[in-house]
This record gives sequence, C-alpha cells and structure tokens, in this order.
Amino acid sequence: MLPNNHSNPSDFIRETIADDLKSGKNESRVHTRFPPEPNGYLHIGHAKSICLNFEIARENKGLCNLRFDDTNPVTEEAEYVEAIRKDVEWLGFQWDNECYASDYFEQLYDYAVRLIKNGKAYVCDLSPEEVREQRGTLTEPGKESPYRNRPADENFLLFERMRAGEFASGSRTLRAKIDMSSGNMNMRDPVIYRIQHASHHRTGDKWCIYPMYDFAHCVSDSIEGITHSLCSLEFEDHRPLYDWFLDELGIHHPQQIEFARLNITNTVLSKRKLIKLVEEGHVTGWDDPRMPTLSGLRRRGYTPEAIRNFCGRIGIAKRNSTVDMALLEYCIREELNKAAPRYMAVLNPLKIVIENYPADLIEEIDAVNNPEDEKMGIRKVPFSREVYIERDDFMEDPPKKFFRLAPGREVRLRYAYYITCTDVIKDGNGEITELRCTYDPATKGGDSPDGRKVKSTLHWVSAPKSLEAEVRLYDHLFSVSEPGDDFVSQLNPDSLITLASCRIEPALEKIFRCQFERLGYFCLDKIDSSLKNKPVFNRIVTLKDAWAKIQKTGG
RNA sequence: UGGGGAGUAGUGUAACGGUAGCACGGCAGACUCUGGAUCUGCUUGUAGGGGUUCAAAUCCUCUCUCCCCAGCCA
Repeated sequence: MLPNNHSNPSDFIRETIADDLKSGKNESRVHTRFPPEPNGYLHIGHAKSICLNFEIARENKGLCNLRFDDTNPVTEEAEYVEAIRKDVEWLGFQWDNECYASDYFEQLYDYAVRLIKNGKAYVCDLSPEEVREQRGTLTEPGKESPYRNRPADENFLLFERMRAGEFASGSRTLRAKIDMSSGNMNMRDPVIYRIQHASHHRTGDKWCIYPMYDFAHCVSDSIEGITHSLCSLEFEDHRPLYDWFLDELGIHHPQQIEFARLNITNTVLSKRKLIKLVEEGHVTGWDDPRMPTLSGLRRRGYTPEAIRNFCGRIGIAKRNSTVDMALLEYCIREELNKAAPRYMAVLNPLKIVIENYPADLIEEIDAVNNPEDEKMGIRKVPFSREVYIERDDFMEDPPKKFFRLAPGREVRLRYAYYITCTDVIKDGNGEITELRCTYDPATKGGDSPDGRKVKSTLHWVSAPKSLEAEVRLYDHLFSVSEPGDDFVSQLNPDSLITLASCRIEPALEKIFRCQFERLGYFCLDKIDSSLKNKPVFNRIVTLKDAWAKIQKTGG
C-alpha cells in the first residue's frame, strides 16, 4: 500500500546492519534498544528513534529492548517511566525486554572495581570546580589530577567507602584514567561514578553512588547483548569512550552508530525547551494538543499510523536538518482522508431563514459518510426552515474569486437543497444577524433536475436540531519556522482559538475522530468534554484551503 | 586557533565511477455536491577551485560554510 520509498526503507544504518549480517558478525543477530531517560515525556523526535530501533529489529527478525537509562536519581521519576511505556505502546511497538540501567547497578559496580584493579580508574578527591579548572579548554590540554596515581588498593578501598556512604555528595568521584591531553574532551579522565545521597525511584536508598551515562550506557548495551546501539549525533565524540570502556573490560562490544535527530519547523523538540513551556505555563501541560509530545499529538487527534508513516518518510542520515511541519500534516491528512467519516459542523454560525420552507417540517436528508469509501455508508441529517451556515461562507459584497453565498446568489446546501439569498438582516451596529433565503424544492438531495450549476456547496446544520459544542482551532505553536534561544517570545499568539458556541449535527454526539466537511479533521477531547459536560473538539489539521490561500496572497 | 561530524531543488531524502530521482511544498490546468480528494503538467539542485578518468554528486586535493564537545546531565 505504501509507496516504495518507505515500504522498503533503506539508509546507511540499515546498510551497515545488512553488511554485518552478511559477514556473520554477532552470530548474525540483530538486537537494538530504545533507551530513554525517564526525566520527561517522549516527543516526536523520540518517535523517529523508536521507529528506527523497533523496525530494524523487526525487519531482521531481531529483538528490541526498552531500556530506561535511569542513572540520575535527582531528575528522574516513576511517573515518566509510566508515560514512556504508554507512549511507546501507543505508537504501536512491543518491546522484547523491559530493562533498567538501575537493575545493573551491582554489575556496574563490579566492572568499575575491575577497572580500578587494572589501574584504569582512580578515586579523585577534587571538587567539581577543581575538576572543571583542570580539564583544560578546547585548545589547551588539561592537567592531571594529583590523585591520578593513587595505588589500586587505595582506590579500591576508597571506592568501597564511597559506596558505603562515608563521604558527602560531590566530594569524590571515580574517574577513568585515560588522557588529560586528548583533543576529545570526553577522554580527559571522565567521571565514571559520582556520590549523590539521593533516593532513586527504583532502588530507593540502596545506593549513594551512581554511574555516569558514558559508563552505564555502553555496559548496559553490552549486558543486554545489544548488537547495534543507535543514538544521535551529539554522541559521536563519546564513541571513543564507549569503545574504551568495553575494550578495557573485555566484554561484548556493540557498535554505536549515530544519526541526526529530528527537527521540525514551527515547534521545538528539545526536552529543555519543552519543560520550560510546561513549567512556565505557556501550554496547559505535556499533553497540550499544541505540544509535539506523543501525548500532545495523541490528544490533538494524531494517529500512531500517521506518525510512523512520517518517521518513515523523513529518512535517516547524518546531516542536521529541519523537516517541514507540512509533511507531518500531509501524513495525517493522507490517512484521515481515507479513513475518517465526514460530518457537518458550523464553527461560526450565521442563521438562515428559508422563507418558503414549511415552519414545522423537519426532513431527514441522506448524507454520505465518506466519499472515499462507499462501505462507510450513509446517515440521516435533519433539515429545517432555519439552518446555520458558516459566517465566512457569506459576503455581502463578494470579491471576484469568492464563490460562496452572496445577495441574489444561488448555492447548494450539501446533500439538501439549492438556496438563494434574498435579504440580509442587520442589527443596529450594522452586524449581519441573519439571512433570508428561498429554496428550490426540486433540488432535493442537492441536484437540480434542469441541470443548472452552482459554483459552491456549503455545509450547514439545522438550527433547532443541532447541538452546541466547543471547538478548538490549533495552529503552529511558534510563529517562526525555526525558533531560537528566545523561543518563548516567538510563541504564536494564535496557536489556540477557542470557539465556545459551535453547532454540530446530532450524529456527531458519539464520534471520536472525523472530518468536519470543508473545515478539517477534528478529534473529541475526552478529558475536557466530560469536564465541561458538552462535546469539545480539537482540530487536528485543516483541510487544504484554496480560498484561504487566495485571501492570504491578496489574490 | 584542539577533537569529532556534515554540505544534493524551498524542505527532507536517493543515486555507492555511467541518464541527478522520489516525497512534501509551490505554481498552472482538468475534474468535482467538500475551494477537500483525485489526475496532469511545470518550476528549482550536487558549497567553491583545481586534478584523476572516455565518464565524477561519487575518487584525490585545496578552500569555504554549518553543526557538536570544556555537567559529578543524558
């Protein structure tokens, strides 16, 4: 069903893996892992990595673990673990093993001891400030720690005492003994363990020393028998350290491969920035429908399929890039055009009185549920003398390219009748309050027996038979395509427009996700609907809108 | 000015010495009971200079530009 470019994806990582398989490396196994830190919510950038890791495993009949990189107790919480599990499942993936770096703490400790005994690690008494001062700069080598040549036995004893809780947080570290003059900062005797008297969401107060990422990550990969450790570009110069630990330890050595992380226009995809948006209240939470988090996209109405499809289309490469938000929108439209049932909803109601239509008559009009899929059938829509149409669908003095209703003009009410505008009623301020129209009874169903054409078809709802609903129109969170460091000042003030008094056709009462004809795709916000005791819909994405474009370009 | 990466249409991504292609966007047109969808066409690209070769996005070389690294974060 999918176009070739993503039904059979290929990229430099898959090519490398295919080569490894061919050469018999790793007994021709493929085992990947998705390794989030439980200190925040997953976003669509993570989805790129999730899809890559899980799909590569599946394509090669391999395994993929979900591993929580939970080595920093002060920033991590069980709440995030749950949210991450839920999001990965929602995206459509099942992990083979659920792992936690914290489950390896004992083993990690033993490996650290091995490094100490081999003279490859030492306990350093320098303070964090002193370590920073002695690290050197990008162009100058660092200085060796005065504790660098401590005897192995002494290091071992000290390390045991660190574990036993005899020292204050931050007072000592265990450092790898590598090369203080390396051009690669990561190799200048990096810290392996730090003292943190903090309780961990899984291990409680069992530990007061915690391994650093560089040590924990490669060893965790190794313990799990990972074959290909895929990560983002900023870890490229950590790879020599990744390799160093595993080589020194002489244990299973996965291959780290780096690829570029995802960026998308008009949003931000860094955990730091997303946290700021949440904490400063610029959005309502991690699951605000404007957020690029998986929970936000889910609440907005995006489907896992659309997101997976998007991840397949953007490709994998080593070049930093920013994908156009229009591609994500294309992916959800593409899916929903085929799958979403159509309904009518009027966002900004303008009343029409059809003067020659019987006052007490309600007709049930047949409407097609999805013109793209006959099997989805038809439904009845009530029609009456008074209906609402969209205010934007009427202009008293229409410009040349405006095809919709205007005084004296005939248009079609979708599936119902042709109507002609005969009068415009205004209030004291000159605001249009109501239109008077006549209808042609011969056009019932929306076709005229004499074959005359109308230039436009409008959606509508019956005034007495429609329901009230709140509709939220979402736009890009940021008004600039690439928000910078002052991203908060670049928030789009119109990213959310709430319309409290919309009118929807009765059948919409029990619909979750659908198209509002001529407007866009919408999704019921279950949380707020029950809170407000009326239907609340989130706009997932607009339909492509040629008229809006004409207006925008002044044409 | 240390180390590590990357430069292909507006954007993203292919082409692995042999016709620079695909997708999104944009622009036109056809069709249409959604100004939707669908269909058709068009536009625009190898960062730059040298070299090797019958042939270079691809190999060599010099230059330029951009990204990452100086957490006891991941």
